[in-house]
Amino acid sequence: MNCPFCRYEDSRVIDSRPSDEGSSIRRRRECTQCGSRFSTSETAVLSIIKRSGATEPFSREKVINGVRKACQNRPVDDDDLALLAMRVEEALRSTGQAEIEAQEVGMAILPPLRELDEVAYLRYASVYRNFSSLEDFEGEIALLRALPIEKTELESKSQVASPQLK
Amino acid sequence: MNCPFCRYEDSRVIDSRPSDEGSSIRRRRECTQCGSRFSTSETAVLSIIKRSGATEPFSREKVINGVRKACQNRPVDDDDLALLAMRVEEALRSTGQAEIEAQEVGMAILPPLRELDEVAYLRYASVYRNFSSLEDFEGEIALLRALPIEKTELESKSQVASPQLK
DNA sequence: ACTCTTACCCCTAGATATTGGGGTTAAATT
DNA sequence: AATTTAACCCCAATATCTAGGGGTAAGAGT
Repeated sequence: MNCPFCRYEDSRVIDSRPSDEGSSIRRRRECTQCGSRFSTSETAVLSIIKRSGATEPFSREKVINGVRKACQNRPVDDDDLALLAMRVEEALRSTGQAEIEAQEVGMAILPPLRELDEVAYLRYASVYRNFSSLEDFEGEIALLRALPIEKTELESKSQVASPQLK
Repeated sequence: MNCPFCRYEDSRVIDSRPSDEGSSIRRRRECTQCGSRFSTSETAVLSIIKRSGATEPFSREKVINGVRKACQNRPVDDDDLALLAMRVEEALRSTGQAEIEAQEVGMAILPPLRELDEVAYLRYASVYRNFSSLEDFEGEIALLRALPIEKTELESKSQVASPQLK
């Protein structure tokens, strides 16, 4: 592992701890050459399987781009989007799957988006779930009214998987 | 390391290779329990925590964009900015922190920017430190006159952390 | 003012990873 | 169509890491 300071190619591990409940390993390393120290994190690769069958690494950027359109003229800034994407990533990782269908990503976006902005949520859901009539909107609105904001689907699974996740 | 499939907490490394020219390590692991395999990647962490709580990887580009505005009409070219961003990254990495507040990035920019161009420095500081009056400028100017250019704060810490840094 | 949490620090023996070699396959590039 | 790249696969020796213990300090939350 390259030293971030002097670029020397060798470093040794000083300390090593599981983190995020074992979903990653955090190491403290020391450069063999210059003696400086730095931290690293080892995490499972998270690949998305597209409908075509092709896989690509999960990208927060792609999540953000997908959601941004639904947020036009809404009080949602880039930080909100970044935070949302982070939550989506956490939810997906917490399923434990190494590879995830693109559709699951769409599903994972819904709960945090609802918390962020219900208007954006409706727009997004209307596209993602193929609303075809006014009634579809009404139905979704009724659902939103009926269910208080709380964990659903993927997110509740993630609660099981990582109870302490806040 | 958790198995992404069955959640079992233990896995062993099957194969391990440096990648990205040594800036990361890719491992192939096998779950001790269910025998499934997955890949992981270990990389040096340098995350920036924004005020919103969102984190994103450190980006030299963002540093450059932030500083470029302050350098309008100043004799500062893209190479200078690239060098500055490199120094900022070094300064931040040399703190040994894995995660750094966005504000710290702003702080880390100040010393090398002063060395580069004091006018740009003043402009940048006036924004970054919220100058609200002419007196604020005068105060800063007085400080600049009083203190010769030399290591301050973060930069001096980095000297301690990585003595051999050339 | 305290508690919780997180990152940092240090130590050691036994368990595990690394890195050299040797390969295959699929996708991207020439 | 040939090449390159990146994952994937296998083996085996010993050098390295891990996980247990024990700490400190800073920051956030109560």
